[in-house]
Amino acid sequence: MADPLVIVADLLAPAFAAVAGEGGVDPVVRPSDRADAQANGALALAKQLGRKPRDVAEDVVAAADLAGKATVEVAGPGFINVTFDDSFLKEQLALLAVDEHLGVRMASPAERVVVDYSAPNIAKEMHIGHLRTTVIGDALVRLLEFVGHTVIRENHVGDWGTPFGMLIEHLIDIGETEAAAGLSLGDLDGFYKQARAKFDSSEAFQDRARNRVVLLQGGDPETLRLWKMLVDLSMRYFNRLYRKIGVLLTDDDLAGESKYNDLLPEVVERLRTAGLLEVSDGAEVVFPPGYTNREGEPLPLIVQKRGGGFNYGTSDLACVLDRVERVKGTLLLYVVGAEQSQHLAMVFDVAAMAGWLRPPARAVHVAFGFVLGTDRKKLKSRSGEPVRFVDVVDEAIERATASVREKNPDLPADEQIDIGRMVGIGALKYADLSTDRIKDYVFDWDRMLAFEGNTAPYLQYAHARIQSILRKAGEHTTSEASLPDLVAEERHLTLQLLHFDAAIHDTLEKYSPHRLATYLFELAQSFTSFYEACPVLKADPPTRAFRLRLSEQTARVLDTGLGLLGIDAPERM
RNA sequence: GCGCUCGUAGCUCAAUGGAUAGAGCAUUUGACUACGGAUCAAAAGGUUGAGUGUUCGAGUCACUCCGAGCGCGCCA
Repeated sequence: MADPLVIVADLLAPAFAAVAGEGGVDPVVRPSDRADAQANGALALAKQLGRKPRDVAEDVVAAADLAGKATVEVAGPGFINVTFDDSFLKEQLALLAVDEHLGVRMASPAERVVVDYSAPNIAKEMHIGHLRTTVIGDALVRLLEFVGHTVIRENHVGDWGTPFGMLIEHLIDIGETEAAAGLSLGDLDGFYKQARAKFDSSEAFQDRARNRVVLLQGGDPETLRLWKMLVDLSMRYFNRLYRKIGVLLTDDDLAGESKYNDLLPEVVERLRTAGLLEVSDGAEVVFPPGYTNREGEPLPLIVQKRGGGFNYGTSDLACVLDRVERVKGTLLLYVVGAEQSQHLAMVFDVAAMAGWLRPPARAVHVAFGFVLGTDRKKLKSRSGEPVRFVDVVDEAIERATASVREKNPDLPADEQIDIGRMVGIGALKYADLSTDRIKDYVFDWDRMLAFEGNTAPYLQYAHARIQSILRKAGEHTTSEASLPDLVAEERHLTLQLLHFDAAIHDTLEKYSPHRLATYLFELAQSFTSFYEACPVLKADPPTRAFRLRLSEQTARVLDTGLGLLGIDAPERM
C-alpha cells in the first residue's frame, strides 16, 4: 500500500479514539492546498464531546504518533494539517515503483459487476449519443477491472421489436445481395430511412411489416435467417467502429433485446404470482408508488400491452432478472442517458417490489447529459439530423493527424497517421470524460484538440516528453535514497503520484471518470512545472537518479491512468 | 400541471458539509547559449441565479421562487 493519505488516516485513528472515548469519529485525511493533507474530524468530535474544537484537535495531535512519517499541527478553528516527511515520501515512491498496481488498493469486497453500455440499434446508425454511453461505459469497465472486480460487459443492442418487420421486408424488396453490400459499407442510415419511408407512405407495406413481426416472434426460420443477417451485418459494422476507437466490446458481450425474448412471459407470470399485476386500459401493468402522469394519476409500468405484446419495460425487467439470477451480478450499472431516468427508476422499483433486486444486489443508473453544440443546443449536423458517430471519429482523427503533420513534419508518414489516430480519439474521448457526466457538455473541436488546457493532447504531450528524456537517458539507474531534501517541484510531483489511489477510488465511488481526468491533468501540470524547474539529465548523479525515477513513475501513472480512460499515450508526438 | 437534472470568472469546466470558491481558454506582463516553447512563471477576472432556513461551518443539505433542459400509458 502506497497511499500516504490512507497510512496517515490509519495512524491517526487511535489518537481520535483515545480522545473520543466511546463512540468517536473516524478521521478523514484528504489532500489540501494549505498543507500536504488535512485530517478532518476534530470539529465534529468537539461537537460530540461538547468541547472547544481547537482543544480537541490539540489533544488528538498530542496523542498521535506519526514519527518518521509526518508532522501534524492544528490550524484555523481546529483543522489538523499534515506535512509528510521527505523520507517518508521517498519510501512510498520506492514502493510505488515496484508495485504493478501503482499503489492502488483492490476493491473489497470484489463483486460481479454488470455494465450495460453502448447499446446501438441494429440497422440504424450510431450517433453522438452513443458516443457518451460507449466511452463512459468502457472507462468504467476498465476502472472496475483494475481494482479487482469481475466485470461482465453487456451490449444491450436494439435487435428486436416492431421495427424489424419493416426492416426485413425492406431487405426482401431490395434483395439480400444488394442489402448486404450497402450495409457492410456502413450505410445503415440509408437502409433504415428507406424502410421507414416505405412504412410511412404505404399501407400495403405496413401490413407486410406487421405480418413479418408476427412471423419473427413466432420463430419462423426464414424470417429468423433474414433477421440474423441484419444483425450480423450491423454488428460487423459496429465492431469495426469499436476496434477503431479502442472499445473493449466484442460479439461475446452481445446481450440484445432478443436474448430476453423467451423470458418475457415468465416475467409477467412472476409479477402476477407476486400479486403486483393490475389491468389498466386493457394492458397488464404494475403501479410502482410515487409516479404520476400528466393528470396526476398513478403512472404504470406496462409489462403486457393491450393485445398481448410485450414492450421495453418487460424486456428491461427480464434483463434485471437475468443479470441477477443467471449472471449473478451484485452491482448492475446502466450507462444510459439521463432522459431515461424515470423509466429506469420504475423498472428498478418494480424489480425490487418483486423481490428480484434486493441487497446486496442493486442497480445504478449511471446517467449522462446531452452533447451540445457551441450554441448550447443539442448537437445536430448541418442538415439537422443527429451527428453520426463515425463522422465524429473520422473528423477527430483527420484534424489530429493534420496537426501532428504540421508540428512534426519530420516523422515518417505512417507514424504521423498512428499518432494522429491516438491523439484524435484521445481528444474525443477525453472531452467526454473530463466533465461531470450528469451535465450536458459543449462539443467544441478547437478546444478538445488544443494542445494546451485540460485536454488529452496536453496529457499525451507530457507523457511524450518524459519518454523523450528516458530515451536520451539510455541505460540508467534510478533511486530516491541518496537525495537529502526535495525541492518544491519534486516534492509536489511525488505527492501527486502517491494520490493516484485516492483518484481511482474517488472516481469509482460516483462512477465519475472526470475525477480521474482531473487528477491526471493536475499530475501533468505538476510534471511540467517540475520539468521547467528541475533539469534531469544534466543533474549530478544522485539528483539525476531521483529525477529519472520521478519521471518514470509519472509516465507510468499517466500511461496507466489514460489507459483506464481508454486513451493511448504515444511515445512521441 | 407534476417529476427529474442543471445554473459557479467574459467562455469551457472543477470543488467528500470544512479555512481565503479552484483550473484551463481568452486578456495583460514576463521567461530558452538546459532534457521537445505543443511549455513555464505571474497578473487581472466571483454577491456560486434570488431568497429563507438547518449547522460550529453551506457552492454543496432543506424549503420557496427565477431561468434552462429532459421526461410524464401501450416506440425502444
